[in-house]
Amino acid sequence: MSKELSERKKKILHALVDLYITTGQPVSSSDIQSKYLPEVSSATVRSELSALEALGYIEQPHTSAGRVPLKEAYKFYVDSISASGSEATALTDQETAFIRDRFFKRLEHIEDMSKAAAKIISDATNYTSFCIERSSMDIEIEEVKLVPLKGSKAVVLIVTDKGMLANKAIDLSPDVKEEYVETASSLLNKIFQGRNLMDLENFDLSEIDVEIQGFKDILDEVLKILRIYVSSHSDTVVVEGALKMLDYPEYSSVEDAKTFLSVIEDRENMAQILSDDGSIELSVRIGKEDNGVDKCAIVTAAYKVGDEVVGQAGVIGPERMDYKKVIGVLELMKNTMSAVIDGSTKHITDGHSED
Amino acid sequence: MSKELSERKKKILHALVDLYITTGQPVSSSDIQSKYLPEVSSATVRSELSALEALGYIEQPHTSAGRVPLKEAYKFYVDSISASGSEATALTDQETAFIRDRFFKRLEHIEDMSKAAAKIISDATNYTSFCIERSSMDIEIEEVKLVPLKGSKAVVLIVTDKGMLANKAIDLSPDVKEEYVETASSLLNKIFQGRNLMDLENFDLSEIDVEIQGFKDILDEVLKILRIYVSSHSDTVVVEGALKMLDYPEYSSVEDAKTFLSVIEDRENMAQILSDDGSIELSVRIGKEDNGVDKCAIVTAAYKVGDEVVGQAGVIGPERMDYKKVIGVLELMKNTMSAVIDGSTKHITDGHSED
DNA sequence: GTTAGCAGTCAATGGGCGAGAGTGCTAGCA
DNA sequence: TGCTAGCACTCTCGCCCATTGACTGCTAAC
Repeated sequence: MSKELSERKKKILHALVDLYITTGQPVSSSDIQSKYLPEVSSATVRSELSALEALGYIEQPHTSAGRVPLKEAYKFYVDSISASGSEATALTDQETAFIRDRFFKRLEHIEDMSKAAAKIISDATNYTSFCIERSSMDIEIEEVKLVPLKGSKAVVLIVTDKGMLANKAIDLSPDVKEEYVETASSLLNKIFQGRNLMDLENFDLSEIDVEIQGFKDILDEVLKILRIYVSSHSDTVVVEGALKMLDYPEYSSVEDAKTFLSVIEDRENMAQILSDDGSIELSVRIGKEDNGVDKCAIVTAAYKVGDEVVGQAGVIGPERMDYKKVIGVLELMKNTMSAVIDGSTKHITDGHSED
Repeated sequence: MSKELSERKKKILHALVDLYITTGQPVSSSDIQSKYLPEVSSATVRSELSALEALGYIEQPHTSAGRVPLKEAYKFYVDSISASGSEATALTDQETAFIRDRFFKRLEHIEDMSKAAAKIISDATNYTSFCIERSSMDIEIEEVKLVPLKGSKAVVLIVTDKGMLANKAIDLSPDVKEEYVETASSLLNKIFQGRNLMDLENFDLSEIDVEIQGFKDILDEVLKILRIYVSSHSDTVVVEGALKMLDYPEYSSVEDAKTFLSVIEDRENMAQILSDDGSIELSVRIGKEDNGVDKCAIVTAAYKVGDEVVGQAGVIGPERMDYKKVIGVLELMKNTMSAVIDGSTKHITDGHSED
């Protein structure tokens, strides 16, 4: 494996994967010969195939069948296409323009970029796609405000450097005075101002213990809001076109389809699986031991702002997927999305999107 | 069909559906005779079956097979069990207690009742379940507040009779005076106080035109928030255990599974399909022309507060589903949920759940 | 090192056959 | 008139088997 393959072996291996990707059928020596190597005979191809089989690249489903690529073969194939910089050929300019265009159309409409991107990727490739937003908790509290409303209600506003965080109506006992609200407000500010959400667990409340009497309820309320925010804003995963996988013969049994879908549906699991190569620009994982899903390959691209990875977009499809196209689409979307995020300051408004 | 069936025919039909539900296999005359009608011979049962077939209740997959219930048979079956008030036997007290208990445990945890209910129902019945929250726009605005923050930002708070609605940070030009904010606040209040969200489209702004200059931006902002709220708070549909359907032989082909799942995934479509019998306490729909999904039955229960339907919970499963159990569970959940909603005033807090 | 040719292997297909399940019909009985 | 026993008929399903076709691996010759 570590040994370099001969040029002809490379050509044959590449041809075999190419053919297998398009047909889905075991590839015979004469297929390769007639379509890729007319200068030699099929017998020659056969002996090369034997050698490749011995090297662990390919295998035969049974004695009298053609050859099928193994994991190693796909790896070789992916390397060869990404090395040769052939993404240029994978997507035409029109396709690129079209995809971009559709993405921005959608973006205007839904606001949620991950959703839009997942949809576009799935549509463009015809495979199941996903987007993961790695949520950052690097948020600094700028201001906490207790705003009295009519009746005995009040609302807590938490303003951060990234936007407004959360609000919640709470009930005050009916006989509170305006003064109380102001004191509480300033106390809350004293406690929380300048704090970072990442350190939530470390908030040391003992130091301000003395002043707390009478305000404990409100303090708890605010902490609760923050905790809920942190816990509910873990990485978000959106999946698009989950059913598209069922179009491929790899998943023609309901059993297999079911296990596939249940893995995909488990968002936490997905986030977990893909967290490993979060920082890799473009990663390809093939086979169950690699990615947790049987008979599948997962291609992911990480999109960044500056050096920070803010999310991943990817495709999950059969091992024999159209890697050229997928890689092309993902590269495109990666760049597009990075640019979009970079351009717009992101506000963490609570609830509705702001468009 | 309009004609009453003889007692024996009823008994046989009921037995047939019963057997078919448990076995999934065509039911033979001797099956019925040995397990339900030992007092007569199988030949007698056979002639009755012929008659029932002629009446359109049942059919034979092929000449030498047993009988299989048709839509009419299921309808008869459902009617007979709900008429005889036999829900009592469907769920034991322990089961009832267990389900309730699990529901309340979950409720504490996620807060979102629909999700909890859907999960419980799906677990208890082993079928795909769903909950629909019919969102009511009958919300009256009590107060609109413009709260200035540090810097030049401000936030709009909209308080309604059902809780707090939405908030959004907006930028004011840096040179606004405190006075401006106050005036804006009172103007907004004047415009929106007492209005109902249902009439959003009819808000007639011309009458207050004169005062608007200088506040147009803020006014637009508020209207935008309201519009977004209304449009994003359409009926919400949650589905649980979508894959459970694939366990049943009705959906053993990937083709069928796929169409089933794609119907289920389309939340809008679901909301649409089920909106017809929103007000029906307990509805059973069998067959494609009835419910849009082939080879399926849908059972829904509407839960209400007072007279208003606030949501529906339901099960979607194979036609031959365990109606007794399903109806039992749905009745239980319907009552439980109605009680829960009734008990707690519902706050429409924006974003996070409140607990 | 390459090729042509040939024998061997295996999956897939389809026909034929028997077993099993269940019905419909008919004749006889209460 | 309604019920029953018995029997012939029908249809599906699983099984075996032979045939076909698609490849390969090997070998001998170039």
